[in-house]
Amino acid sequence: MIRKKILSVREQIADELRSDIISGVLEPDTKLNEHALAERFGTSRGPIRDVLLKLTKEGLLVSRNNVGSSVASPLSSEVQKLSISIRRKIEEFAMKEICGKLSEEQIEQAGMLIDEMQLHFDNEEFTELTKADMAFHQFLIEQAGGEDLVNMWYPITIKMRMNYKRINTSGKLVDEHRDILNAVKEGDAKAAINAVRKNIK
Amino acid sequence: MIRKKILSVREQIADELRSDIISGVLEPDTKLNEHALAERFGTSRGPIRDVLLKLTKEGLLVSRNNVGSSVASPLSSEVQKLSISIRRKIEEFAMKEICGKLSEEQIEQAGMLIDEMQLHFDNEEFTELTKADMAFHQFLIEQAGGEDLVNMWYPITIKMRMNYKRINTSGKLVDEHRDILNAVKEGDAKAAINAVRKNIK
DNA sequence: TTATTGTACTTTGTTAACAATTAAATGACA
DNA sequence: TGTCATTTAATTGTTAACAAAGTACAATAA
Repeated sequence: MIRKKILSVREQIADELRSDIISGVLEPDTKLNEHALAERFGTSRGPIRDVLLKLTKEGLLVSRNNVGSSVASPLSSEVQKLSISIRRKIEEFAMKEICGKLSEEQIEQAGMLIDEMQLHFDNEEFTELTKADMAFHQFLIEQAGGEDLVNMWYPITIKMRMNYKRINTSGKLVDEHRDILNAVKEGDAKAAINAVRKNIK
Repeated sequence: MIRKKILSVREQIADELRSDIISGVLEPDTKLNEHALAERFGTSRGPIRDVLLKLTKEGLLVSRNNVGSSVASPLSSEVQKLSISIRRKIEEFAMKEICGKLSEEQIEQAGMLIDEMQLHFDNEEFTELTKADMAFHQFLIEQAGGEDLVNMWYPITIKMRMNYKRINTSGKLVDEHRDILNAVKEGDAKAAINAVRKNIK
């Protein structure tokens, strides 16, 4: 049985702010006021501060002591290129680790995440599509290297997303992910690595 | 004029806890009690929670909702190897960026960080030595790619340190860093990359 | 006009009390 | 004795008031 993960209040707030930043609703350099956010989400400032700290560590915000947090700028093209090559390295590593080693249930679960992508793509819900995209990759990475590998992969990947403002909405996107999962299922490491390389750009 | 950076209370607490974890004073799986930490550092639980959240994002702690934070385990040898190769990639990138492009003052500042390493090495203060080592690398990386590159580099590097329990105390260590800085100063990118490769292991 | 100092105001940092959740201890029952 | 339900204690999560720092602006002097 697969059930949706229960999210704490703080995780939900973080999710929503992340989406706002990635989607561009909140532009770079926008100042985030703790009191205003607390009112928006119906909490006190405590949980808000936790979220701001988290997002700062993820590179989505920039914080200065006694001044506050504001939305970070996208990566420079040089650092972006480096990020892509690092993300590829991590995901290729993951492919080598899990190829042919996932249980039926794990394959099925990954498949459902792709179905979710398909749904959001059809409905043109691009913010949700991005989240589902990342959820698929994160799932495989977690199977390969556990929490440590996810911790390494996540901030790099989420920050990269700031540079993709509503591009990458090609119809091939979902298929690319099916290719990855198929290769993993068949245990074809070479094909899996190739599929991942093609997907990450 | 170069002056020591002023640290907020929270940064100082984070520094001390980091050292305890890296040095092994706090062993993996040790549960950290917020109230106890607040008493130890003479603050309330608020700032402590901020620090725990930070260290969790750095991968040094593991947190569970409504349960608390405990010291994380070192990386598996596979993920550790991957981390090394990623760290090299980042630092080699940094060398290409800054080679021959640093001002006299920047070179001098980096040199002072090496002197600090030498001092701590001579006094056999290995925790401080590790901090100075990281400070040197971080300085160069910041010059090369700014805050974004540091954000990418830092959690990977600090987590790797959990696997080096008082090894790497060879006398060559300080010299290796002088080699790096010299190559950067001379603008010899190839030599700089080589020196960095030799140092990161 | 320009720079500087002082003041009012806004925002972040910290604290301590309270609420909610989890882990541990107790006791009933088979 | 061992298991399960219930109660108790300990710990984390949240809140709101207070303290401290920074910002903006106006008054003053050069």
